[in-house]
Amino acid sequence: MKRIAENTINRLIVYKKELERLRKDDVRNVFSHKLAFLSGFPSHLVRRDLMNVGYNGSPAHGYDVVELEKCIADFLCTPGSVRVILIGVGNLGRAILDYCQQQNHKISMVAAFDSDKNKVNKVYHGIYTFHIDSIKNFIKENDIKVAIITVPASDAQEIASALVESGVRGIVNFTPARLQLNEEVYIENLDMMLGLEKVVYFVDGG
Amino acid sequence: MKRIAENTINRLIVYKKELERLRKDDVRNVFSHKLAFLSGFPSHLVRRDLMNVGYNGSPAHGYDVVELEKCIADFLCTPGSVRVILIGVGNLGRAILDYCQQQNHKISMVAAFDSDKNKVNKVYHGIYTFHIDSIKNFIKENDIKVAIITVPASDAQEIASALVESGVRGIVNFTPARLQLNEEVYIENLDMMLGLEKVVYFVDGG
DNA sequence: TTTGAATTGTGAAAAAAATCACAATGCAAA
DNA sequence: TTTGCATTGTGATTTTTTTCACAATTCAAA
Ligand SMILES: NC(=O)c1ccc[n+]([C@@H]2O[C@H](COP(=O)([O-])OP(=O)(O)OC[C@H]3O[C@@H](n4cnc5c(N)ncnc54)[C@H](O)[C@@H]3O)[C@@H](O)[C@H]2O)c1
Ligand SMILES: NC(=O)c1ccc[n+]([C@@H]2O[C@H](COP(=O)([O-])OP(=O)(O)OC[C@H]3O[C@@H](n4cnc5c(N)ncnc54)[C@H](O)[C@@H]3O)[C@@H](O)[C@H]2O)c1
Repeated sequence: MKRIAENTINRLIVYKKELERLRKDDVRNVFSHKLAFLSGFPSHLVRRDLMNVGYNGSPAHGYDVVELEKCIADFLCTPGSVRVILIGVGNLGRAILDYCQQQNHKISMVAAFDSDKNKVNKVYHGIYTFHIDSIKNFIKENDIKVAIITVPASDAQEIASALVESGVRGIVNFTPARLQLNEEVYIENLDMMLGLEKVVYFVDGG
Repeated sequence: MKRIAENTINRLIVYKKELERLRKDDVRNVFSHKLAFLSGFPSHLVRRDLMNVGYNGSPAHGYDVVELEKCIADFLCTPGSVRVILIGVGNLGRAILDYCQQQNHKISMVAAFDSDKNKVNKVYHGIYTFHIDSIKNFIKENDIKVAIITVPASDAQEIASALVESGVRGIVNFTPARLQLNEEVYIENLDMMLGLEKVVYFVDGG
């Protein structure tokens, strides 16, 4: 099985989301051009990407929306359900907890953690908040593999190290800190400031 | 002047941030390996990227932290100051306003907009919130080129169209909506769910 | 001064990604 | 049935990006 490029994965996730939307609108079939338009990529790239997931459309009807969505989901290996935790129930953390509740996804938020006694043992947007001291046990007992970090940047490295030590293998890092981890962990840095700087660059020069 | 790849820009922004940190720690010089380690990219890629910005280090002392930071900043064209607005002062919007205040950047948040009368004419994290109806005038009068969208997904397209019509050329879109805009506008989609799905993919299979 | 060690900058090679272009397909309409 | 059309899937090609590898550079120490 050949390695798939990160960009391809990004696009597949977008296709999946667009297919989900089409399905909910009761659209049965979709052509590569349409999917390309919806997701913002060229249509030949859509077709090339779909070669990777091994789904065959028909020249006459294009792709079956339901089948293709399922095929991409299988390929992306989103299994029955993935349990995720969040660390740092501050402004951003609560916004994310809220956002996750709204999506009825295969990815489910199962717990939050904070060091602030005023936040511990409270429920935010349906998610129970535990004290940070219990996180290692929680991760091991519940076999958590993915976590979201929304603590202050100064605490991010310490938290990340503890997560990885306990078995976490993927981190979504919203802080501006660049995490240094020796073990092999997939880190997705979502620092808004970087995105904003990129936009500024492409707007006034690039 | 040759076109620079988006990935190169991403990396340059990270280098710049690491250099800023080094400067604040009074570090004078840095080698490509060190910068590579800090930013998480291979050192030959660091050197290759730096060729693009036209800064020359010395084999003996590596790069001058202050000069290189300045050189990248110039290259990225972050001019005196860029004014940015935010639309949608909800959970996420307020978290971002707070975050922007903490950074003392060349990018400055100058106003927020909302449709909710309870939020209009209030100040959140130092930023005044105007009614959404006044946004077109504001953009034109203040020559705003970049905006951040944190309204509900269902309103995102309408807002985005209005922004672009008024002169905005770059958008950071935090909603799951895929924006369709005919004019040439740079859009940075920061949908957390996509990042999370990517992490899940790379954790349990890729 | 000379040697040695570390690092830069960059041509060249390799690898990866995107694009092109078209045969093959399947359907609708004549 | 046959023709025409729009679309898929994919080899081939082009372009882009990354990696390799090493001459050139600089300095410190002998
Ligand atoms: N990527 C983005 O778009 C974006 C936007 C806003 C903020 N941020 C970043 O996200 C982080 C959080 O921002 P915020 O505005 O929510 O901050 P916040 O101060 O409101 O929240 C931080 C939370 O983390 C908790 N915390 C602190 N130390 C902890 C520890 N060691 N263990 C567990 N919990 C701990 C605090 O009690 C608090 O509840 C910051 O790093 C900020 O820079 C990112
Ligand atoms: N990318 C992420 O990580 C992330 C995280 C959380 C939420 N989100 C998304 O961000 C968006 C906002 O999330 P939230 O939790 O802050 O929601 P929210 O409901 O708390 O806030 C939305 C705000 O937009 C305002 N608004 C609504 N319609 C408007 C209009 N037409 N013009 C101006 N203002 C308007 C509302 O009054 C409210 O203040 C949603 O689309 C959500 O899906 C993204």
